[in-house]
Amino acid sequence: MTSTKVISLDKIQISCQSCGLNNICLPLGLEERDIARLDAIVQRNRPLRRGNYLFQTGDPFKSVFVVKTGTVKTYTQCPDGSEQVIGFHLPGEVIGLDGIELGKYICSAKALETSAICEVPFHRLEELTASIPNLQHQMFRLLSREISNDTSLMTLLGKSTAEERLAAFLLSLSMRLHSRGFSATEFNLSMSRQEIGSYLGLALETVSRLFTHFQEEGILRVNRKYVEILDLERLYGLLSHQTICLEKLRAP
Amino acid sequence: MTSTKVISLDKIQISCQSCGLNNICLPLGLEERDIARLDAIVQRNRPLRRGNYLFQTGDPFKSVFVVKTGTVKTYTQCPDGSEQVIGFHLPGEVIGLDGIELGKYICSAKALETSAICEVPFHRLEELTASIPNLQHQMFRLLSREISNDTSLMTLLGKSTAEERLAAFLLSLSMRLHSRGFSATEFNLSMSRQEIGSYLGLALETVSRLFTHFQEEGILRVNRKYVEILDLERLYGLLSHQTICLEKLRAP
DNA sequence: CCCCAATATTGATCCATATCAGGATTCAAG
DNA sequence: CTTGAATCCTGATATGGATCAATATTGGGG
Repeated sequence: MTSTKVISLDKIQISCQSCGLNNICLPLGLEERDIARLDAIVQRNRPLRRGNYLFQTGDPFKSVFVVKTGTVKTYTQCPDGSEQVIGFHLPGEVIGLDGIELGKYICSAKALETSAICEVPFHRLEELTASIPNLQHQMFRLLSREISNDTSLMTLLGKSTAEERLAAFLLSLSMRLHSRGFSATEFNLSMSRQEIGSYLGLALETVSRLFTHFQEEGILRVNRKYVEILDLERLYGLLSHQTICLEKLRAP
Repeated sequence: MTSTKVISLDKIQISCQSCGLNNICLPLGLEERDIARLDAIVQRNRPLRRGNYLFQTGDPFKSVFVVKTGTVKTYTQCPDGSEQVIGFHLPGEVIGLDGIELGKYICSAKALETSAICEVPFHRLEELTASIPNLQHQMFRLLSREISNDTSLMTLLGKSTAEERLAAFLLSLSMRLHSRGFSATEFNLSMSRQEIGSYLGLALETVSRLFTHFQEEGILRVNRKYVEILDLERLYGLLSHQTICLEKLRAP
């Protein structure tokens, strides 16, 4: 019997220094030396499978999480059983920041597909931010971006038609995917029509009809989860007066 | 001619140490010594009059602002001239945090009535937060609360009926006023029906009708800007399944 | 390979709220 | 006090999207 070296797949981990996301994630703007200090507090647990939770509403707030690969949705559950989707989170995006205030998470986070996650214990992060000005600034920027994004979405939900909402959603996805090295015009949705509808304040039937409609118009080609944007310009055109929204949609 | 000492009203200023808001504002959780350091960087300019701007969309981000007295609305302007109200801000609430990310304000802020404002230059605030852990934590908490609040509003805009929205709005106002020492059941609205509608994603006519309706139901007594809540319980009851919303509404 | 549950599509109907319109009230300026 | 401009209220009508309902498609598990 030969001695074979076994390496668990779970253990193959990428440090912050060599992570492709380090120019949109927490380390943005840090010097090599400081990235190493951040890297030292990051916990890289085994990947989540579709349906696994990162945390649930009410859990004590201990860490913020960064999506490394995959997609995560955050949502709240209404007593009547229905859920309200708060956001869909792509690689490099930070989750759980809304738990800081009350010391417990105010939403649940669940993987929509197999996802690798970096966990950053918050009290240790706070120690670091106090001694690394650039990291503190980056944290403020991330929190601020979160607020700006929410503002955009509120505007969308407050004023826009169903058509505008779905167009904005698709463009936001397109841009975020593109800035992460994926195609801007061709991707698979990891969420259901139901979830898109909940996020956009629409019934799932409306979402489905709009996909059909956009396809008839020649703006999209859609097959279930698969979406190809044929006419980005026209999709933009549907946003009309969404100033903020557009501005924010372009953000990384 | 006697030598009379003239004191400009503008100059009568309250330090953070003696400000009644220091237990909900930035100084929350700080030691006396650190409050003094914070106080030293706060600029107290002359009060704003109704209609005056704190800042406008696109202005370079230099400071965050805290309402000391009065009410401020934040909003974005759509190219078609209409505006989308983002929020109404009461004493102790911090404004401008959404400007950190891009280095410019992404909304405009305008006084709805005569308002005293504390201005806190952000780069100096960042210096302080780096050396005062409690202040850093309070900043994180404030930013986090902002996110939570936006989340609640998104849920409200995404799922709720007009009735629920107005009820939630009134209860939020009621609680925030109460935690600032004002009556929870009797107050003057400093914003128009139009502005309430914009904030809640409703037409101003709908808002007006709902006020009438709530009055007919015996829940409110309304006279223009003046509102008296006669039946807080029933108003709560209208919120049905707004879990988050309720939770957040109770926050200071 | 087949079956079942989940998901998506499509059609028909209904309703909450927007929109349009007219009049009433308030308030500030002269 | 008068006047005009905001602001607000109320009614009538229209409509976008929700809801209800039926069918189609998919994919995973046995």
